[in-house]
Amino acid sequence: MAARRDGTQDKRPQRQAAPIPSAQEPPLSLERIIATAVELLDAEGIDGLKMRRLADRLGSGAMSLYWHVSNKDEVFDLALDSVLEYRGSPQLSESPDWRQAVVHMLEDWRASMLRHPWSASLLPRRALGPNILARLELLGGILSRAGVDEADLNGAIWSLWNYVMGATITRANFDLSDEDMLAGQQRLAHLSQEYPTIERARLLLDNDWDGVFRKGVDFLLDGLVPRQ
Amino acid sequence: MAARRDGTQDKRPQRQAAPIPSAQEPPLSLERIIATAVELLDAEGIDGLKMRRLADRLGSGAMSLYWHVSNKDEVFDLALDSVLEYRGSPQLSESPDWRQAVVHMLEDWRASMLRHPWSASLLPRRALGPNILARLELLGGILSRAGVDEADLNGAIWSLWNYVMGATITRANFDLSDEDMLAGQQRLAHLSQEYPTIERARLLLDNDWDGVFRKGVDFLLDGLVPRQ
DNA sequence: ACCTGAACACCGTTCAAGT
DNA sequence: ACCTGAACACCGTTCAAGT
Repeated sequence: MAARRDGTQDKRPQRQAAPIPSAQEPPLSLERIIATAVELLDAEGIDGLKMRRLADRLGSGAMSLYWHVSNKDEVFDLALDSVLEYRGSPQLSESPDWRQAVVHMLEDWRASMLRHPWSASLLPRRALGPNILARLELLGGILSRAGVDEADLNGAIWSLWNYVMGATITRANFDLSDEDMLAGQQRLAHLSQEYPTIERARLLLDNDWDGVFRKGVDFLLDGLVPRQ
Repeated sequence: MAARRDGTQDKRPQRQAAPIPSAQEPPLSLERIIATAVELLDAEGIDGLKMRRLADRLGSGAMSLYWHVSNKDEVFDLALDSVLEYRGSPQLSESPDWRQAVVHMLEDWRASMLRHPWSASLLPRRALGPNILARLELLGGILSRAGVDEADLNGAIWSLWNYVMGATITRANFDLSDEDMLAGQQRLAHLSQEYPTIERARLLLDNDWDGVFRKGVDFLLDGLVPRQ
């Protein structure tokens, strides 16, 4: 069973010195810390975020961070929420085409997480921040106006959440390790008498991720709010 | 934004000595190592698995593990796959009621992961082991016999995968931190003018996880294999 | 108010040795 | 073939101190 890099893109021992030795660094601030944390996470993955490394990028001492932030978990929480903001036009969200409004928000949500692949795996294990709560609120409002009963609203929201999260977490992780998928498929080929169906379908290789995502959302919406 | 225990149940500095000072330990073996790793993961969560701690439980020196296993990632891979075995009756899988067969496998899969809450978060980021591949093979076979086109088979499998994984990862993590959910809901209550819909629906508190899971699977299956 | 270096209590893993 | 302790190169974070 091949080890897999879980989210860490492997730049090897790329130990960089002070990032911009030229200009004077602006003073530390929560905003700079979070923005730089997102950059670092994008570049090095979830295991690449180290307090010392983050401080390096900011041109400060490692311990300076702890004045602005109480611990590393808080850096994660803030970086995560910062990436989940939704700038959707209110017109769209209130348009009579509720289905389009839902799909737009969900696809944007997924796209935001795929731009920052560490975020998807993180989201389910952290407390829900304001930006993701705003998305759920928006979703609840649209579904409610679309006719979903009060009693079914939680279930509807969570169904869609489940699908979005599963699709995005999977996609984000497979994405980072094509060579692993290839290895997996080759291992499968060796064992094609054991796994004939998925080997034939090349399950681990051929996949229209975007299309599958969209179809699944449609199926769920069909079930949650039957078309008349 | 409250920090959350991401999978680590907090037994504080509970530094235990040799586990059973009485009897002689059986010799180290890969099976014992994996079984004990699963126990440790169940008890302490994903961050609780330390090579030294695992060796403690096994009554061996920390470095002895490295003769049986090449590194910690391999322990994760093996523990993960060991938990995903499916013992489903072949009669069921080949029964004409394909829908029941699918639902049974998926519910069993989810239940297995919920019995070991660390496993769900781990599965999408590791290479796929033989037991999970066997489940996907079974799923592919059933759907194929149920009439799903060859061209749609990958999409069907991944849709269901997405839903199962999203539902289980979410459930497993929320499960571990009821107090966080309560805190979240109370924070929501404070901001109920900002999130009126989900606050009213008590999104973070009232939820029939099992029912939502089952309904979502049904909706997806309805879409993937329309009932005639 | 904001930043810092030294130090502590951990980790995973290498290595050179033991039996 | 199997196991071990010492040691290395890291981590997050505490603390006592600087400006």
